[in-house]
Amino acid sequence: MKDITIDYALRATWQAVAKMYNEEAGKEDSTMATGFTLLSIDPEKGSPSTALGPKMGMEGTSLSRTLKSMEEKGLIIRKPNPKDGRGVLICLTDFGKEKRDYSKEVVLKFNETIRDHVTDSDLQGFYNVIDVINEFISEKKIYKENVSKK
Amino acid sequence: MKDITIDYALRATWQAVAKMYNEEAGKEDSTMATGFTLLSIDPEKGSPSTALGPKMGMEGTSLSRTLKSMEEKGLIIRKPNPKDGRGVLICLTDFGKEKRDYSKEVVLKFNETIRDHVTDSDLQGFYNVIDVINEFISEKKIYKENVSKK
DNA sequence: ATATTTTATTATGCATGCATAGTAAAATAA
DNA sequence: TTATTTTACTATGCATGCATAATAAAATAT
Repeated sequence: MKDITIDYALRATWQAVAKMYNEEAGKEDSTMATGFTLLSIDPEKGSPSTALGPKMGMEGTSLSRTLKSMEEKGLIIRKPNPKDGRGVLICLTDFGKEKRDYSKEVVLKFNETIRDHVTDSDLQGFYNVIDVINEFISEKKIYKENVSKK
Repeated sequence: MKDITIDYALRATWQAVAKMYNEEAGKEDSTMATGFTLLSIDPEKGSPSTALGPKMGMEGTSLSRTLKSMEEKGLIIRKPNPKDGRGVLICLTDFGKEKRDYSKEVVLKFNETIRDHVTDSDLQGFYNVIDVINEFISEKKIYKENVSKK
């Protein structure tokens, strides 16, 4: 399928995966972002919300909104972080722990299935291209930052 | 970077590209979706809107909203499609043609740059993995459709 | 110790994706 | 021809991403 551009391939494929994830989450009356968040929280000790964003690739502002709806659904509770008065500690409720298992299964299964159906060489190629794209964008950003600080 | 999952790699990378495209479009007081749409319209004869969605991987409902804002900005005009009373023909205005060139440059440059910085083998691996992902999702869908029709 | 800067979080608004529902016209069936 | 189904939009609402702005607390500078 080299007849489609790299950006189109990325976009269309991520959208298809996101749609699938949302459908799976929907069966549990949940959403994709909620599922990712459930997976990122330490089910034992809870997690400071600052740890979650980077783990999931989610900005603080998006995370904040997701956490709000998760709290309203009774999946998590926010506790004050004793180590930092600004921060909060996100803890799973029993209900949250239950839902966590399903999300985990869906995500693991997807990733395992794909890995099982591609060669190591193809997978390496995939990650190499991903790396080049991210480097290209980072370099652009650095360039822009320097220019703006001129 | 094989320490990240396939879904994460896809998501984070597409988001980075989308952000970059939006920043570039923003310089021209435009947006990513507007840029893609400009590129998909035949600058000479115009395009029936039914042709645009599939070309861009955009659903009709999303396209409809994008076209509305593009019309308000004076980038396109909707003409009735003489061949189909239900449909519309999307035509670029002179202003739209102007903006189209910039979008084209950004998208071409991105794709060319990435291609120039990866090996053919890596690129093939990338597309192979993309194909496997899309097949997996399509098969799931077919399975589900059959099940729901049981 | 006080003033300034950085960090953590929340609130909002816009862009865009999907889902659903409604409308009008074309295509098809009877 | 008339009735039914399909197709091409359009309107809306929710989910989620980014940007910006506001607030409070921590960290740093003086």
